[in-house]
Amino acid sequence: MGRTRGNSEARRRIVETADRLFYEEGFRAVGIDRIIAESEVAKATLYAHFPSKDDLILAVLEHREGATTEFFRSSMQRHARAKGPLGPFFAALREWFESPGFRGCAFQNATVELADPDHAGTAFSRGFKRRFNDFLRRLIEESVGEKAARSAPAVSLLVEGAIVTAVVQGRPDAVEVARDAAARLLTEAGA
Amino acid sequence: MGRTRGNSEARRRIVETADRLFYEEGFRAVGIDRIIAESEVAKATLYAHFPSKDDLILAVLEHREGATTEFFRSSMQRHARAKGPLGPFFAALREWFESPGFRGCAFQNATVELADPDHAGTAFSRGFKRRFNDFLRRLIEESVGEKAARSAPAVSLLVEGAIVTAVVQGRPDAVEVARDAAARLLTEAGA
DNA sequence: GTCGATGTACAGACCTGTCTGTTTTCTCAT
DNA sequence: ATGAGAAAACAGACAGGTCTGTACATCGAC
Repeated sequence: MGRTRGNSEARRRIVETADRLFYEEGFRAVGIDRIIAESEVAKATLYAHFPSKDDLILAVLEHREGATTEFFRSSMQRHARAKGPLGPFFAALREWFESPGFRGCAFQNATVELADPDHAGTAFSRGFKRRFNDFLRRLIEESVGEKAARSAPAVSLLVEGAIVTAVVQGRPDAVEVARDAAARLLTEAGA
Repeated sequence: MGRTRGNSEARRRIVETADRLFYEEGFRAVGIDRIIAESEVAKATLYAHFPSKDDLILAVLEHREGATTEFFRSSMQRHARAKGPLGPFFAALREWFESPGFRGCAFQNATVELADPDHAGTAFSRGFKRRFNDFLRRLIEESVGEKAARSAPAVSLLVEGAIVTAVVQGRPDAVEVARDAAARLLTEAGA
């Protein structure tokens, strides 16, 4: 059944299962035995693909960046007609908050749980946030204007804050607060 | 040497040591043995005060709420002359971000790490955030005005976002972005 | 003597990672 | 096309360590 190591069916199953379990219960709380049981893979197979659990964690984060990008792309397309500055973006954010099992940003969670600035997952998460904020800035430039992009860092803070608030306080409506505040910052005279 | 259980020297040492270790390395990463070693306490003593690790976690969070409140009170007093709306508050926030070993909000971290909505620590963290946001709202009412308090939820998001960004991206200057955006939201015409 | 604290040993579970050996599957030379 | 061998996956035992929580005997202060 096997193909090349970089692209096998078993590898895909391992990463998807680990991604789900890590997100639901945390990186430390989920053990290797649990992952091999639920992905129906032999332990030796897992360790053939990933030399250590830390390597698996990194692979999961890389996989999740792709999934996140794809989710925003498709959800924003679905909500293309949402009104206001960044309407489709905030509609996608809302859809995410309301999705079952929502437990915040996996990259924030990874940084907190790994608690190690030298861990590859921590560095990757920092990079993801940079890329995500760049995406948001470009979105503002294109949909609102060049000048408005000066407020991009503040909008990023609103988005991050909304994610945390949705999780910790259990208030998905934080997305509306963020959306309305972002609109005020972006359309303000001189913005 | 001991006194009553609610107020002993050993209990104080346990909570302070656990608070430090949990914040630095995470709740799951730090074991009971580590805590008893560094607080120089017998294991039976710890379990006499706290029936389980989860009880200790809750006690640590309760202790940390007091410490947090006291930190903001004293730091804002120290920065009483900081300019702008909420000047002292954002100066205190900045002092916190720049303090050695800063690793974000312990209550956010607890929610992420515990990954259990039924855990007492999760519920307590939600309550803390509510109390903190109430404090911020009152601060806005008193220092800016009644009308500005309508923007309090948005300011809360900016603050939460700044905390996360300072940790994940390693950018303590997020506090300035939050401060300036908050000023715009609070002083805007009709705010 | 009572109560808190100590020190240490232990149970039982779980953790990551290694190892052995078998079976399946794909590739390639004939 | 077919047989040989390489590559991958499988099943599971095991080592060595760590975790939480319990138990027990002792000590010291009020």
